[in-house]
Amino acid sequence: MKVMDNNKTVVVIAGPTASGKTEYAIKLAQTINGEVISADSMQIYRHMDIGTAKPSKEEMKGIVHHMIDIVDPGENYSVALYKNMAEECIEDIISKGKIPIIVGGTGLYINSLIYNIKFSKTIKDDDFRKKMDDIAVSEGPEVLHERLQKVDPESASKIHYNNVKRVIRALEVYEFTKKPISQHKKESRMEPPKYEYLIYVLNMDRKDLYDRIDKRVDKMIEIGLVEEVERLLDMGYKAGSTALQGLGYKEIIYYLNNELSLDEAIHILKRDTRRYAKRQITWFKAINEATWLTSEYINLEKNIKVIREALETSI
RNA sequence: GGGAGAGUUCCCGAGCGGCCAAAGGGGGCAGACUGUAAAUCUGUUGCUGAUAGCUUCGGUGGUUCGAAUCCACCUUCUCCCA
Repeated sequence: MKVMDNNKTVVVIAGPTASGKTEYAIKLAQTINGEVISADSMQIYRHMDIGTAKPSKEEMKGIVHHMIDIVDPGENYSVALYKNMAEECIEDIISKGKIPIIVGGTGLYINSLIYNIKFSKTIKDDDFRKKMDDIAVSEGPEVLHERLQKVDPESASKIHYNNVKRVIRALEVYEFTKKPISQHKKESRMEPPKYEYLIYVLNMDRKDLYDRIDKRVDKMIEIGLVEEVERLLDMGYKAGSTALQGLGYKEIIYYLNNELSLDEAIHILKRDTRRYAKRQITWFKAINEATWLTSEYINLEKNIKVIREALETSI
């Protein structure tokens, strides 16, 4: 992860949901003169505050936050877009002599930065996807997978046939670029990282984390998650959109549609959030360069010291 | 006090003589991930020196070549009549 330019250090604070990243990052930013760049696939959406646990103005304590509230819930967004926009933020912050702090739980977004993934121009074609999806439904997912096997055996061997979304995307890339997605993937990782990323993963006892998740969900309901979802629906945003598939949104929509009682919706939301946290942890484990800060946020001061020291030796 | 039914692996729950270490779901654990990613998908979940062996289906004893499944008694629980 080392690069020649010593003035390009970027701190990354990753971690599962409810691990205390937000508060942590703000404290850190205050002590090292930094600005926060969110790496959260849901906080990018406007009007989705409670369910995404977005920090409020007061909580930000004057620290500048980027990549939050940048698109409307109906808009399409993607990692590629994120990567480019976040990198502009990094440049901007560094040029001001401050330190960028990437904070978030979306592993895919974080990877795009720390591995400097260059997304090639590919196409998203809803008609093609629809057509493929119809095949999956009528003829079975194996049929699609066999198609992929023919054009891109490498990807086919890695993607399970039940993972229809991925199979379709791989087929789509091949269809419109005539190059296997596995090939694009290789080409996307040719360049070394642009900055020196100091990567930290916040974590705690699984039990404690799950406990915090449960409490946080209860809090969200208490401060008006249901109303927030109603408002989004009133604004015309549709249930199937990416934004409203987010945790806390889809479950409440089930409730609002009378498909679940509120208690059931809350129960499922907690469960799925736990599962999500688990997936996030799995993702971060794969980042070899990461340092894990496993203490509770009570030890925040101590952990910040760790990062400060790392920063001092890197600059 | 009389009658009916039920006790299954962490939980719920199926099984009703062999194909049962026992369906399914929950929960747990582990993993994959390049333009929908808070999404999508996969594996695993009695024990062990593990293509085999060992101990499980309230308890004890019995029937049978063979039982979670049948019988007897005991025990706990639920419901109905009192």
